[in-house]
Parts: sequence; structure tokens; C-alpha cells
Amino acid sequence: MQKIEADLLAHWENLDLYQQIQAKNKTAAKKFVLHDGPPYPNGDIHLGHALNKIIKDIIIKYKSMQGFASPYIPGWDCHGLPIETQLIKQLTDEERKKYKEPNKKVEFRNRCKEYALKYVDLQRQEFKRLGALGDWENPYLTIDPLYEADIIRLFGDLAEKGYVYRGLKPIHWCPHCETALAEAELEYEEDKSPSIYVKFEIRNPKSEINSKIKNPNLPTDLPWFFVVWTTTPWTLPANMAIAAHAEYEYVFINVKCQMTNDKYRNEIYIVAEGLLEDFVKRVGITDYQIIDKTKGEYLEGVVAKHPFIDCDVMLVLDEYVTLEQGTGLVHIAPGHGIEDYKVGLKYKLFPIVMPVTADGRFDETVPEFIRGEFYKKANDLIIEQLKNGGSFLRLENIKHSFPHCWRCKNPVIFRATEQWFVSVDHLGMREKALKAIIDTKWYPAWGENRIRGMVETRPDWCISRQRTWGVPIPVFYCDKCHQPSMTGIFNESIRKIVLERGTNGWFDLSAKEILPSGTKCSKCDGDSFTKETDILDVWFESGSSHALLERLPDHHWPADLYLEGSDQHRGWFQSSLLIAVGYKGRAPFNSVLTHGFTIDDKGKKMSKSLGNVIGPQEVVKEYGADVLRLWVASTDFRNDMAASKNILVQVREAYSKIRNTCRFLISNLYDFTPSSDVRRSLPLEKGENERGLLELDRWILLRLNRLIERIIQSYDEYELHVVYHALYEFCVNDLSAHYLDMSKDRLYCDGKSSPERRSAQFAMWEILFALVGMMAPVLSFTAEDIGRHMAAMTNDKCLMPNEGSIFLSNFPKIKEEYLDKELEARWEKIMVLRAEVYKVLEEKRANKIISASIEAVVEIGLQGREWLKAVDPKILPMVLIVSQVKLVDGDKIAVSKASDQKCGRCWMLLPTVGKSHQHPDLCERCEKVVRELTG
RNA sequence: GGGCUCAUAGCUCAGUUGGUUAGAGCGUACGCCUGAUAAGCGUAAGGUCGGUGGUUCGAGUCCACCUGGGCCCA
Repeated sequence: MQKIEADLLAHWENLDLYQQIQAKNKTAAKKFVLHDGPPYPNGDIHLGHALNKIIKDIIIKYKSMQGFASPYIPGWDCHGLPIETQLIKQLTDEERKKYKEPNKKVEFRNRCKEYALKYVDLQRQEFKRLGALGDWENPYLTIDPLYEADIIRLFGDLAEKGYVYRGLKPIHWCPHCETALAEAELEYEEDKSPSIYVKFEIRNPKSEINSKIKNPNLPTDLPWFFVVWTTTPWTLPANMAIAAHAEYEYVFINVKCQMTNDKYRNEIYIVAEGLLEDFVKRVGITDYQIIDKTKGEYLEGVVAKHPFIDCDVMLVLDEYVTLEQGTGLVHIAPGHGIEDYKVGLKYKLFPIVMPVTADGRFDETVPEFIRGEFYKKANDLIIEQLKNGGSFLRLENIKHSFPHCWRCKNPVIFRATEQWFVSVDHLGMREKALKAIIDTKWYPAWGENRIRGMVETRPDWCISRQRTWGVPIPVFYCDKCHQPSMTGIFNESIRKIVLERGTNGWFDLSAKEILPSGTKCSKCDGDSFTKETDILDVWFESGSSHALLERLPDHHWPADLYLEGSDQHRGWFQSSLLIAVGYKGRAPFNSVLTHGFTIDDKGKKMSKSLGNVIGPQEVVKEYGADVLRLWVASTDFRNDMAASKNILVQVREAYSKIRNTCRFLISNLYDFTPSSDVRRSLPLEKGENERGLLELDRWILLRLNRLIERIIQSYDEYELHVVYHALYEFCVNDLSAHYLDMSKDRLYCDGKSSPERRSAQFAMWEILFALVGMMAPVLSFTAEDIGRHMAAMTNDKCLMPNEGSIFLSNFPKIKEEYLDKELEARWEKIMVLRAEVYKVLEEKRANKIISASIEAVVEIGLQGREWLKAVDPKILPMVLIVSQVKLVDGDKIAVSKASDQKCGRCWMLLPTVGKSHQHPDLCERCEKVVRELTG
């Protein structure tokens, strides 16, 4: 298997098969563009990669054989954190230190590039080994200057239209290294934090709240407080709201508080009912009464006082609030947490308060007692302040898992910083995207639901990354007025540089060198600029790939199909969609197909720790690429796809069955010369419609054409598992168990050129020809292998190109003339009869009356089977593979062993055996054949 | 925890707009053949259609909830 596949790969390479297919279909009116989603080149391919590329390959081969001009340009997503971190892992400590220097950026980027290209090459070899055809020598790489220039152009286009803006967003920040950190650069460790309860006094008139919560009877003469719980007191200066859950019940409790040694007063606290018990226990409140409760939603908009800053804090509602710990009321600091930030966006809590500077110290905007203090120290100072102000309830220390910087090992903080965004609601981008989703055909249909839900609720797209390995955000800041510039000449200039020297040009050159002399700030006429240091989110890069559709030969925009795993509803499909909607107002695809993930046979995902990972390389090595391809086709890829040793063994068995069936067909065609002129190839002239074929042959060709019908429909709907099952069951049932078994007598015993035998061979050629074509997109190696043998059998180039490849021929077409409904109905009955007879045969076999069915005489009662009278009685022994069939009265089916002698040639037990003097051991038919043979 | 989704015999899949005893192949068991033979053929046993309720004259098919798996998000 390995050898055959290797030979064929070399054959396709020599033939330049992909280009030949493109050349053949170049002028076709029908075009089908599948645009490849680019994987990261950062390791060997996984089973998921393999299955994705195999599905794509199957679809493209099918479309090509159907006459579509269907190019396939594979791509790789070469920038990005996964590659950067992989590389950093390989570096020595010294190198790591070196590459922190700003002037070593380009050198570091070159190392990244080298790394990416190495794996592009490796993955390319692995993909090619799977039998996938494509322009592998000219893939698209996101680090290609042409591609990078496209990214810059699309960014410029969005900026021009006003989609791009700068805003604050909290990110993981290491105050020691003074740098932003990506999720991959965090290490989670146990850490100790102070956990405190803080009171926020409510400012609204109590009566107002009483009417809001529909209880006018709460005491209005006492002070009311929201009680929150936090483990980060230092974020309180950035507090902008308190969040409650709309669905939770919140209780009002009347508490007797000790003010000083001998002074007491009553206060009303509001906390979640579900946490009340925990709260009073922890804070040590023993004397309290529940006086009322209300749902969180009725508290929305209530305003409280910040405990130590002169400002108001509003109560907001948020789904993230839980009843795990605390009070069910959460302190919200949008500058210090992602969830807080999202709530802030929802309630428009602008501008975001962000009083912590890059080194983790408080700036001038905060109260004096913490100004200039490091955030950790501020914790203590704030707790002290709260105590003095009477807002403090209780301090505990808790241990919890907390992110730490992977370099300096110190805990990190969340800190809002300036980031670039794409506004999703500007110029109705979201609505247009939702419309584009409706206009797209999703396979499976629920994909539409999924992506719609995501687009409906997604926040603005943060496209800034504080990294090195990527495309720079092409923005210039005026040194005088700090106004950012990114459109017009600013975008054109950097595009020009990138086309010339790639995005390294941005890092190599100064703003002055990039911009033409005389470039001025549009706001203040300043003429010196500083470059932005952030790079673009890689999703912006891959999401720009549809720009290729406009410039690659034989492509068109939008693509006909995007085909990736279902995780890309939030990945590439969405980034591509948003950029395209901004760019052209519609989706870059007409249809989107998704597949599930690979799991093991217990339904668990594949992971190293579970030890259930199956590598495509091992499968190819052990079973061959065609078995892997058949596995892909055998499983319904809309769901998750199970792979295991057992499943692969099963697929291999199925593969063998298909292969053996084809081998049987071929081996019985050794003396048959097929021709596209059917009548000349057949010595029968029984009539145009029947083509001189025996009924059995007309039946199997009917079945074949039904199969072709089904298969075409299934390929068209991308239901590859239906293709597989239909093809396989045709081989197993129609061919192996029925037709071929029934035809053996004719093939082995009838005269070589007899009409009976030639009729079978004609049908068998037709079958094989169609089978090979139908299986070729899936079982590419096997189909090509068989195709080569078939080509050697005929000189008719219309039928089979002697040189070249099965992939240069057309996909089988339905031949209407075989779709004989009357024949179909009759044979359905014949097959039912066959099953009935076989049950009786089995009984007799068990009773040792017969062994092989060929020894049997079958008597079939005509009662209830009157239709049999219209059936040519000659076909019954052939169909049942028995010696004799007698139609009798009654409704019974009886089987007995024939009393006649066995023909030494065809093994049938017939009365004519022994009638010939010359060949006393032969039946009449065989005697005649032998006589003709020997002349 | 949330969104989407999947769940039919040991395995891979069918089951049309809800309508008679739920199908196929593989695997298994038993048997046949020895002219597809590291093959071929036959017969049989396998499913309370993940669970629980509900709608209906009638549900694998519709609804609700639950359990388990997956992807994404938190």
C-alpha cells in the first residue's frame, strides 16, 4: 500500500496533475472557489488538520470532475502568538534577554519567520502525503509582503470609513516587567489576598426605593447600605458601579451596629438572600432581622456613595454575579477586569477610571493617602481608610489561584490601557453582518444560529496586541498634538514600504523614513511622527484573506465555500465576515461548511493526558492514506468524529471489501475490450432499449444508476458519509452478494464470446468505470490505481485516457435508459423471493441434506406469486444459484437435493449430464462450450 | 455558569411532512464453499431509539426538564 501510494504521488507530481486539472477546466462556465482557511505552522499536523484538508480535497476533486473550474490554494497563518511563544520556548535565557531590546525586534521577527517557514514546509509534506491536490508550491502565506500589504489596505479602508478607534480596555499587565501579557504567558499559582466586606451607603431617598421595590413599609429613617465583597481593595479607587444579578433575591436586614464603645445604631444592609447566612457568620453579626426582600432587577439604577471618593456609584445588573462567595453584590471597576469592563460597556460607564500607571503605582487622580503608592501597599492603606470612614465590615485572608507573570513570577494585575478597536456598530456593521449571515448558506443549518448569536452580542473588536510577531497597526502619532493618523498618505506610504520589504520595513525604518517629506498632521500641521508599537490581532490578518479572492487567477469574490472546524464560528468566519462587511458590505463567502472535532470511541476529546491521540502520520503509515480518507468519509462530520484503533480497523476492512470487489471485476474483464461504441462491443442485437443485455445485467445497471443518482446528490450536499455508505453497500450487497455471485456461472462456464458472458462483461465494465469515478474523490489512490489498469485495457481515449489520471476524466453521469421502473419493481419481488428461498436452503443445509446451494432443486409454489409466470424461467436458477427451479402449485417453497449427476465443469446437477458420449461428465451447455473450444 | 450542538443495536450510519412488528453494513455466533481464497456465500442473535415527564387516537420523529459528550465563551 505504502509503495503504491508513493508511486502515485510521484506520478501526480510528474504529471503536474493539479495544474492539468486547472488547465482542463479553466474555460469552464461553472466555477467553484473553496477558500482555504490557514492553519498555524507550529508543529506536525493533527488528525483534525488532516480531516479538514481531506474533506476539502474530496469536495474539490468532486467539483473538478463535475467540470467546475475549482482552484485550491492552501494557506498558512504565519504570524501570531502561538508561533512566537513556541519560538521563545526554544530560546536560551541569553537570547530571550537579547530579544527584549527594542532594536533586536527585526532579528527576533526573522527567527519567527524562519520557524514558521520550517513548519509550513513540514505541514505541506504531510498534507501532500494525504493525497490532497492543490497548488502546494504556491500557497498563500500571511507573511508574504503582498498579503501583508492587503492587510494594511483593508485596515486603511476600515479606518477611512471610521470603523477604527482607540479606547481603553483592561488587559493582563505585569507591573514589574511593565508589559502586557497574553493568556499564554500567564502561570496560575496559589496566592493570598485580603478579602473584605465594604458598605456603600445608598443616596436615593428611601421612599423612592420603596416605591420602586413595591414595598412602602421599609424604615426610611435608617441608613441603607449595599454590602460588597472584594479581594482587591486596591481597585476600589477605580470603582464605578455595583453589580447585582437580576434574578437573585436580595434581602434587607436590620442590623444593630456598634459605632463606638458604647454607642449603637441600627442600619439596613442589602445582600443576596442566598449568601445571607454565610455573610452574617463571617462578619460576626448576631443581632439582625430580615425585614424585606426584592429581586435584583428592582434595584437597578439605585445610587450609592463611594466609600472614600466623592462620587456616585450606580447599581447595575450583570449575569456574571454568582452566589459562590461574597454578598451577591459585586464591586465593578471596568479598568481592572474584563467582566467589569463588559458591564461598563453595557451601562456606558465612561470614561473608564484608570488611576494605576504602568509601574503599578497610583497617579495624581486618586485621594492623597494612596497617591504614588504601589498597588499592593495601597491595599493596606485603603483598608485603613475604610475602617476610619466606617465603611469597613470585615477582613479575612483567602487563598486562590491567581495569574502570575511567566518571566518575573510576580502576580499580574488587570489594567486598562489604550487599545485599537473596530467598532461593530459603526455604520451598521452588526446589522449588515447579521444580514450577511442570513444570506449565507450554512452547513449544517444550525451554524447560522451559532454565529448569529455570537455576532449579536459581541463587543467591539479589540485589534491591538502588545507583541512583536505580526503586522504592525499602521498608525502614526503626531509628536506635537498626539493625534493619530492612519488614512490617506499615511496608509499608502506604509503599504508601499511593506510591498517592498515586508512589514519588517515598519520596524527597520523611522516614521520620517516611511512617510514622504512634507507629510503633515491634519490637526496641527505638525511634521514629525511616532509609530504605533502595537501589532494587529492575527484574526485580523487571517480575516483579511478574502482579499486574495480578488487578485488570485481563476478566483472570484466572494468565495463559494469556506470549510473549517466549528470553532471558527467565533474565529475565522467571524473575522472574515466583519472585515468583508466593512469592506464590501457583505460576506466573503456564499456558503460555509463546518465539521466537528476528533474524539475517541468513548466520546472523549483527544488529548495527550488521556493518551487517546491518533496521529494521521501513524494511520497513513499503518493503513495508507486511503484508509484515513475513507475514515473521514465514513463518519458524519457535522458531529464530532470518533477515531480509534477499532474504528480504523473496521474502516480498513470496508476498504478491503471495496478493493476486492473492484479486483474481481477487473480480473474478469481480462479478455474484454471496452469501447465507447457500445453496440460494437456487444455481439447482441436484441433491441435498442435492451442493448442486448441479459435481464440480470440490466438490473444491476439499473441499480448502478440509482447509486449514481444517490451519490451525486450526496456529494452535492456534502454528505460524504452517505456517499461512503451508499458506495460500500452497493459493493457488499448488490455486487458481491448478489450480482457477482449470480454471474460467476456465466463468466466461468459460458463460451468466451458468448452473448451471456459478453453481456456480463459489458455490465461489469460499466460498473467498474462508474465505481472508480465515484470513489475517486475519496479513495484517490485506489481509484487512480484501478484507473491505470483500466486504461491499459482499452485504446478508446474517450472512455479512459491511457495517459494521465482518473481525475482528468468526468464524474459518472446517470444513464436514463437504465432506469426501467417495471424492471425495478419485478426485481424487488425477485429479491424477496430469493430471501425466502435462502431461508429454506439454510434449513436443508443445517439438516445436511445439501451443502452448497448449487446441489439444490427448488420448487416454488405459484400461489400468491402469480407474478412469477411473467418472469423468464431461465433466470431463476441463476438468481438463486441452484441447479434447477420448478414452478409448482400451492404456496410452499421446497428444497431438495437434485438426483441428477453433477456436471464436472459447472457443478450443476442436471438431467443432461451423461447424455454426451464424448463428454459424459458434462451437462448440455458445458458440452457445447467445450466442443466449440476444442473445435 | 452561559450560548450553540450531539446522543438510534458492540462499531459506522439510514430512518421521507409524527402513522403498522425501528433498517443496512461491519463485528459476533453457527454453517456452507474452496474457480474473488491473507477471499466468497448463507442463516441467526443483538435496540424499552440517553433518561423522565408532557402534547396526540398514535412519538425515534413535537415540547419541557434531566444526564452525558463536544465546540465557543466566562
